Amino acid sequence: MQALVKAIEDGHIRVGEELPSERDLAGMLGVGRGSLRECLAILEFLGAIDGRGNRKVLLRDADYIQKARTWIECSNEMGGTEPFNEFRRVIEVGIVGLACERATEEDMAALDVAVTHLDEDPSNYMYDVEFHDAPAVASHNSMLASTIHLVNNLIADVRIRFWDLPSYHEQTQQSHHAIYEAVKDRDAARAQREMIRHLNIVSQFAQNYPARDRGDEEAPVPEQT
Amino acid sequence: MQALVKAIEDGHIRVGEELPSERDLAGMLGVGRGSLRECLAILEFLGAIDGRGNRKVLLRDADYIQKARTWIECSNEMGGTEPFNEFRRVIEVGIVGLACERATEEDMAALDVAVTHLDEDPSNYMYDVEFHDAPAVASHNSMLASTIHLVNNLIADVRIRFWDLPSYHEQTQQSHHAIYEAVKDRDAARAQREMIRHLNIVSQFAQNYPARDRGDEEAPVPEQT
DNA sequence: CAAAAAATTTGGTCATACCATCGATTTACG
DNA sequence: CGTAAATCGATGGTATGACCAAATTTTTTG
Repeated sequence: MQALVKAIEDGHIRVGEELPSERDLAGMLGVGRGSLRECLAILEFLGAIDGRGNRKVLLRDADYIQKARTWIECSNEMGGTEPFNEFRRVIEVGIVGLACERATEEDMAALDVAVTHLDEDPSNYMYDVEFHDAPAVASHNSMLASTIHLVNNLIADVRIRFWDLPSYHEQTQQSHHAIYEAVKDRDAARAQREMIRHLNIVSQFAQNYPARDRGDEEAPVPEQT
Repeated sequence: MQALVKAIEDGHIRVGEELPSERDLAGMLGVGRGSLRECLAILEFLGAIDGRGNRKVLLRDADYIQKARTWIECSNEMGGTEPFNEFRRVIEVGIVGLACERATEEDMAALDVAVTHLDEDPSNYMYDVEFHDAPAVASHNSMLASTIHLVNNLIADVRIRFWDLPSYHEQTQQSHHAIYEAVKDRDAARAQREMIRHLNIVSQFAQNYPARDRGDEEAPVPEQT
């Protein structure tokens, strides 16, 4: 990985050009073909190279690849969780705005179900994911929807830290309802206000319950059903 | 890839559990270890499995992986470019808002440089990327910054279609300046308004100059599984 | 000169081998 | 008997070679 990205950085391979054959490239980089293919698989998944056809073509520069990496890693590392929450705020405010305009009856029903689930079983944070997914689907924008789903998954580990606190449930559940009502009234401005308020609460908890020392970060899933 | 994701979907491997050894897993799925490792490399890059340690741990479900795939593919396929532009609107509105609050002198200088570049050489669309990257950096949020960089790269292919039109240059350059001025005045509301206006122009052009028939878009393989 | 056929290249996949490391098991010693 | 040390096995990481099918290039041929 390092080697290939460096080769791209160094301009040995330029955007728009065909890549050498795997055998040549592997020899060039001084790695085995298998290792190279692991790397190419990632790059193809990222859309950084064109997989169609025999000759692969480089589509994005090294910076793009680097940015893709940081995006994923932002959740784990980086300066605390605040940038993450901020990102979420931007996305979700946009989402609820669109959801108010475009939500169908089914979308509203899904949101209703999610809120009900949260009321009935606040301990299952999957219902929180469900609640935030619903407006995303209702926005009828696949990029927004997939983004917020990724974010909610990436943030799950963080959220578990304070998910069990009763005070967290109280406050968030209240704003969950407020958001739900606003969307139901198709009042975009209000829904966005409430979403910001909601995510600010989450941010506060995230700051008050900072990340434990990593190292034995495991056991995220309490195996009880 | 198919096989492993399906195994996760089918619950043969559950989130939070350790994966079998590569040799076993490969045997299970009926593929070679090399092919399996290509897939695992992608999943690890996506943060879907924990790479640290000898025993890999599944961290995300099949849905997460699927969403990550669609996110990348949204740019190439999906219903036109409008969802894409809409996504960009949401992100960039958030970005300029934060940029107005947080931009340092260096950030402002970088934005200045980008505008100047665009004035001097409107034909080079890399300067447009530079212009949109500048507020992203000024937002001092790494996730927003990397996201918009990814989006701008992914959208580059689309933008080239109308990049050469003089009318496009006129209109966008005007709003580039408007955005620049607003950020410089740290007037978030105005900057956001102007950003929306700007991106609406882009959307209009994108709709008026829809995707050419992708010349080399021939269906790659008749997909017989 | 053009069409057909053969040879080469290439991606895709798999099998094997080797090494360093980590864990568990066994052994040795206090 | 219990603990520390040595041993052994499993595992991930990497490299190499092989095979096949499809694509590409080269050669042959009508």
